[in-house]
Amino acid sequence: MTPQPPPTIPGPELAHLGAGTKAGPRGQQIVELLRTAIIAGHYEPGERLVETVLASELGTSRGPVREALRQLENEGLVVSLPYRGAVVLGVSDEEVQEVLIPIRLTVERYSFAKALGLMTEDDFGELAKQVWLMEQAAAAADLTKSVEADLRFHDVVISASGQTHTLQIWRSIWPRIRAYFYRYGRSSSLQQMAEDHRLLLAAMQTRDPEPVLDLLERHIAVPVPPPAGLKPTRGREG
Amino acid sequence: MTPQPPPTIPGPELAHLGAGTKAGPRGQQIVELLRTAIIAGHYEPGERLVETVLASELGTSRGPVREALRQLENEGLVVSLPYRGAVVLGVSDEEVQEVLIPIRLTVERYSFAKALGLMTEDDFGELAKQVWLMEQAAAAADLTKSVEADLRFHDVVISASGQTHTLQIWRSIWPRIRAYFYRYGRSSSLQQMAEDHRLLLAAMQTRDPEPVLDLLERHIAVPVPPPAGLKPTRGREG
DNA sequence: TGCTCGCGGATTGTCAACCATTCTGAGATT
DNA sequence: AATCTCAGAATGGTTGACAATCCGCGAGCA
Repeated sequence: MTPQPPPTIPGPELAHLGAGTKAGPRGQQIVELLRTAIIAGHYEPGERLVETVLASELGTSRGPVREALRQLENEGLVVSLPYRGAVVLGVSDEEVQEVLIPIRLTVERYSFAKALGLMTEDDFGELAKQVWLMEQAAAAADLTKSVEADLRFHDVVISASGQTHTLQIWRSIWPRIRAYFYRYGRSSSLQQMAEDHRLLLAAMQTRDPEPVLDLLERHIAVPVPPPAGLKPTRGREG
Repeated sequence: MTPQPPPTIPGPELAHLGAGTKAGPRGQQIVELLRTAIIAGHYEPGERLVETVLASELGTSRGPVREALRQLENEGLVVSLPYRGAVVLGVSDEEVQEVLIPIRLTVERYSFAKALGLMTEDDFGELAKQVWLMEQAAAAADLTKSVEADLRFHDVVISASGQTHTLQIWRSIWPRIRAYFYRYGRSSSLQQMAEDHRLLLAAMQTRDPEPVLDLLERHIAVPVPPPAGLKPTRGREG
């Protein structure tokens, strides 16, 4: 009842992240905020996320926070145990290589093949835009923007394929892969990554499946064996 | 404030389903209830699920219903559009064959291989129990119980593998596959299915990967091409 | 007739305060 | 030393209200 000032999103700890978010329901903004924070490593695996704390930090009520945590759980960034709350999750190198990447391959192979016959000039335009952004980001050595454009590129194609479940699965898979690569070294150079996508786009415009799938496969598969010295944390999973 | 009678779960329409559920938080019970209802075809693809309606039908508040709908969304049984609510989703035959089953194969191959070295005698006991239940159910031609035991069997193994993400992904995948097979004919006979698992269990007890993965692959892969006449609904997806 | 505009109803999203349920850990007891 | 008990902390659930958004429908206009 007290005339409250319009609760702005960012709180003490997370203020520096809440910049580009302003679209859609609160809960969704919180998801993006926390997802970014987790992927960027602001939270360590094993760290607890307490609803009431987050709620007050973010200036919202517990409702949206709960929703956000549920979604993060589906993205595998967090696990929540009944009556015990949410804990940040790690990804093992093995699971990424043996499960997540193969799944990504299955999903993207299917989507790209399917999308080839469906994409409009507009879609290609959007892809070109993302490639351009990627090149800009690469030139500026801006990792975050590179990854952002990369994400959008694939999201456009998979969306265009019009396969509901495939899209849903992809969206639940990629955050873990991102988190993994953020934590344990990068794959190839940003320049290489932009180049990959430029070639991919060019191939797609011919609408010929074979070269597209070929490029795709090489783009995704085992971006690089994990840095030999750095053993990803195992056992912090549960 | 008014001394309310303990709100029992089932409402008018769904009363006949709320039998075996009594464990855990309300929201979880609702998930199981709705999941069963959707898989069993009590809701048609395209049908809307309205929070307030469900809440009053189930004798709870909107909170748990929202949570349940979120989880069903992660299981791909429902899609929810902002400010528009949740609608029941269908699965296309193609997506099952080209995406969901390959993913299931990836997940289970990895899990079974991993679990072989980790399973205790107790775990094997649990598997044997499920096989037994499956045989009983097959003899009684009880589809529901067969599927239930099948599910548990795989869940035990994948849980035993101790791979968090793999388990999470599996749990988000199987409901769609189940829904698909419930809607468009069954694969093989219940007897065959029980037999498959008996052989699988026997092979696992030797702890030799090769025959296990071999059996597994044949058990999962393309349980049967979809019944020729019945074309699964496409386009009711979004 | 065909179009746009805007309104109202329906439904989700959020808030707030409260109680219930459950887990955990620290002492106290045996 | 092992077990029991209890208080604190956190999540799960409830209620009632309000805000934000989408949709369809009808009025007004060309």
